[in-house]
Amino acid sequence: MPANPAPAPAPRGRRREAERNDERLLVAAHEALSEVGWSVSVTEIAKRAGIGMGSFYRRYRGKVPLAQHVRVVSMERLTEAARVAADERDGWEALVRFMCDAVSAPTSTLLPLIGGILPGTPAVDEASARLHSAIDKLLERPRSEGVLRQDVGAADLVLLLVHLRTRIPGLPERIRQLRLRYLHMTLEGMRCAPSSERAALPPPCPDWQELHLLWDRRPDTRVRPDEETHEK
Amino acid sequence: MPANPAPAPAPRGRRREAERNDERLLVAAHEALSEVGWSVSVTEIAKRAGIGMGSFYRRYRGKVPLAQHVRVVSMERLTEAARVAADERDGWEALVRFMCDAVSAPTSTLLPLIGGILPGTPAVDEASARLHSAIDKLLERPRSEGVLRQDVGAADLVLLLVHLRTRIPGLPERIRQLRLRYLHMTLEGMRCAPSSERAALPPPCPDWQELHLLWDRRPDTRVRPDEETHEK
Amino acid sequence: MPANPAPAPAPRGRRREAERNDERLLVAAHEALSEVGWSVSVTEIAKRAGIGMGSFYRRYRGKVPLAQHVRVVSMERLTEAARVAADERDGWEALVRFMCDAVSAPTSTLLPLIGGILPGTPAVDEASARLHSAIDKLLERPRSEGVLRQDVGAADLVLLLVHLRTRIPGLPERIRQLRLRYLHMTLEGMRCAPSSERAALPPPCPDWQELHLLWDRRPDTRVRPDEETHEK
Amino acid sequence: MPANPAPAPAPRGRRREAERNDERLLVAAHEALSEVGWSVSVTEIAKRAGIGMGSFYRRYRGKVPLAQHVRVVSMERLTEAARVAADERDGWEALVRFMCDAVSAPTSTLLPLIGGILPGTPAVDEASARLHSAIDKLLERPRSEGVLRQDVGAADLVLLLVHLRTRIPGLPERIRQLRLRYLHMTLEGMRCAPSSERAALPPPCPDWQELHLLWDRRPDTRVRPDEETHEK
DNA sequence: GATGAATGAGTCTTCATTCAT
DNA sequence: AATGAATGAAGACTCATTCAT
Repeated sequence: MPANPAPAPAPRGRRREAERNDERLLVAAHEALSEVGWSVSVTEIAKRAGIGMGSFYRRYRGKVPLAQHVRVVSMERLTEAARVAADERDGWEALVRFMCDAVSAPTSTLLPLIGGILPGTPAVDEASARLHSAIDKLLERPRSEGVLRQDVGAADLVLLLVHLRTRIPGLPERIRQLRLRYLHMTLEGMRCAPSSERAALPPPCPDWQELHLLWDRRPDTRVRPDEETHEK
Repeated sequence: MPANPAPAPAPRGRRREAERNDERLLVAAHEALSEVGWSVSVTEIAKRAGIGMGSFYRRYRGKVPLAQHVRVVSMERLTEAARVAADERDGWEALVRFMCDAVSAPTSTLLPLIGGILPGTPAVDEASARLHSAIDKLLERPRSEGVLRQDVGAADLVLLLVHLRTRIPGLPERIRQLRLRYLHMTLEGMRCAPSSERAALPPPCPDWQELHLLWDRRPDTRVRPDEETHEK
Repeated sequence: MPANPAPAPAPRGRRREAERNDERLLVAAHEALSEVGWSVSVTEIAKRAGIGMGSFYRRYRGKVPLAQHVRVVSMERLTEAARVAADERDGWEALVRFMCDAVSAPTSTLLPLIGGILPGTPAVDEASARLHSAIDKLLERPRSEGVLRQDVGAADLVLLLVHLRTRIPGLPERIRQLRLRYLHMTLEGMRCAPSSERAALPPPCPDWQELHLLWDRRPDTRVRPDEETHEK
Repeated sequence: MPANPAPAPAPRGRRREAERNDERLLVAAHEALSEVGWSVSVTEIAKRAGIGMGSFYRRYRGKVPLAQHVRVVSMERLTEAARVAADERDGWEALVRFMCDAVSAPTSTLLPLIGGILPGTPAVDEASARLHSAIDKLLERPRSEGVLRQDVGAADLVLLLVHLRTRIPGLPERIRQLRLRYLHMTLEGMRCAPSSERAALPPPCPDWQELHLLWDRRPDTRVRPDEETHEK
């Protein structure tokens, strides 16, 4: 196997169109789910993506698999954001930057709105694990530097994002502003103020496993008991 | 027969049953909307309340009017909670107690999930105004005592509640715990730490009017604005 | 059993109220069915009669039996009208008077709108037979006098009434006028005119605009004109 | 390849099926509304057309828009009939032929049954205007020839049709006969008869028994086979 | 005997999914 | 591989009928 050919030889024609459709579909789904919520119709998503219904069902087995995929991609983008933020000089600054990115970025949502509707899948679990370790790593520095409360964990950050990304109607820009406002308010509460004593936070910090228990649909909660909910 | 008869002679039979149903329906609707979201079916709500579809439609003209009523009642309960909390000795304690109540009480939700779906109504506006002034009054003491950041307003508290009451699946008790956890975290961020300096919060504090713009459906946002009975 | 008491000793109290309700219910049903058609709700009829649902179902087994009764009563009133009209001096005048009465009277409808919905019953058959013979008798004189076409029968008159009483929306008075107009037009066609003079048609000819007023639902006539999403 | 391809290349497959469905749906709706009245369920109409519920709602936004379309098409067919009839040699014959066509044709109904239920629409207004002028033109000749009463207008003809097309249950052929019978009767009344001879009325006079066959619902037609339909 | 709340089957409408071209 | 028409199960809502007081 001497010389490998150009790794991805710039796909042409049909292939190229297909890839473009993939991306457009993903973006459209993300937007639609974020704006409207789980109740957006598949038709609406397909229309936003500019493709026909048939093409949609060629790529995804249905609405649920699509949303699962969106969820995975969102987590991956968030993971990437955490890694990028880790390059900041200051440990606290890295944390702040990550959270600001996560709260502002239009395409890096956790789609908490869907929480409880979708069951967990292997792909979600893997993406989740990667996100977990990325955030954990992000927390190490500020924690060891003593600027972050010891009882704040990685799952706290995720849950916080879930709360902050609650769908609220309004102009996108204004909503972004408000999210940043409350993010900073909460970050203040997470910080170890050097001089002032802090009351202990009520219950134990959730761990990663519990997050899954919280936002994956439990088997007995299923809407349609025999519904197939696989990937793609 | 000297005294007057009991003014409201404790209704009996059907009448009594009707009243009980009223309450059960309200509670059921609140729960169902909180847990499942706007997409709960009316059938589901009626089932939870233990009444038939017809009885539901005897009391409310539809799903929307029901949700409006739930919204109003929720606000009124919240208003009442604010008044009760105001009796606390300490200003800060009063604020904390109110927020804890609001976040924990099973029946005092703002139902932010419905935000943007329902249009405003006179009754909502009035309940909203009452809630506003009750919270405003609650903020006076801690603000003048200097334990509350000056740039925190009444609308901030409401939006915070909206965020904290984001629908999250899980055991009710555990969810309550987590909400309290993040509530305290944020309250820490709202407090004026006497010694340490605070970074300014990003954007201006939202005022009450803006809240309505955020969570009432605007007329032009209607799904099908001018639907009439035209051709085809 | 020596002397029988006054045959109908002017019923009192409950009994009297019941009779009054009977009449009110009959009138209300007649009106409602005439105005709205078969689709009027039983609730609406009961409301117009000012009685509760229970009282309605005490008297009639349901909507269908009620309509049957209304139908029978209508036929009886029509039969009576035919007998009264027979007293006219002129045979042709008697016929005309009967038809005018039948077309105008608010309570003597054949309720053709219900035609085809209700099955026959013995009571209907009997009332029908009586009406038949009354009309037959009414036709004898003009027929023998040679002013009525020989090939016109009693059933023709009834079918004509059915056609003329087609439910048409509009002001009651205007509708009455139009019915008389077409009645006279048709009577002309039924007459054996030895000479050719013609009586003028009663009301002015409707113009095209009026047709729309008649059969288009006017915006302000909407069943629920301003239905919006209010409280309860 | 000199010539241009077939402008409308006779659509194939799904496209073709869709067109066929359009026509079938229109016919089915017409029939169902004529026979049953406004209360026919959409399900029934779809079933008659041999299509699913969804396909129905793909084409029309609901029952009302469908009926509006049917109404417009009916008027257009009627207009066309008036234009065709105008080619008759004799002015009176043209009028008679038009009315006979209008009363007999299975697809050219004014659907008076729907009158008052549907609001006007631009399309209805336009179709209406065209029908108006077509009938007006049809009346010119007989009126100027002095064989038509001067006080008969175009709207009279339409209202007459409305009356004559009153829904009456029975065998289609028999109903057609009866309609023609009363049409001719009325036409006699519309004619200026200088001499007094009269044409014989077409079909034999219906007898009393037949009336019942016409307007009583037949047992096998019952909506709910076991429905009790007794007196009181 | 009167009342009106409760019931649930039926109607209109939507939307996720399939399938023939 | 793309398209969009067809499908039918499910949801919101109505109304004839029953029943407990």
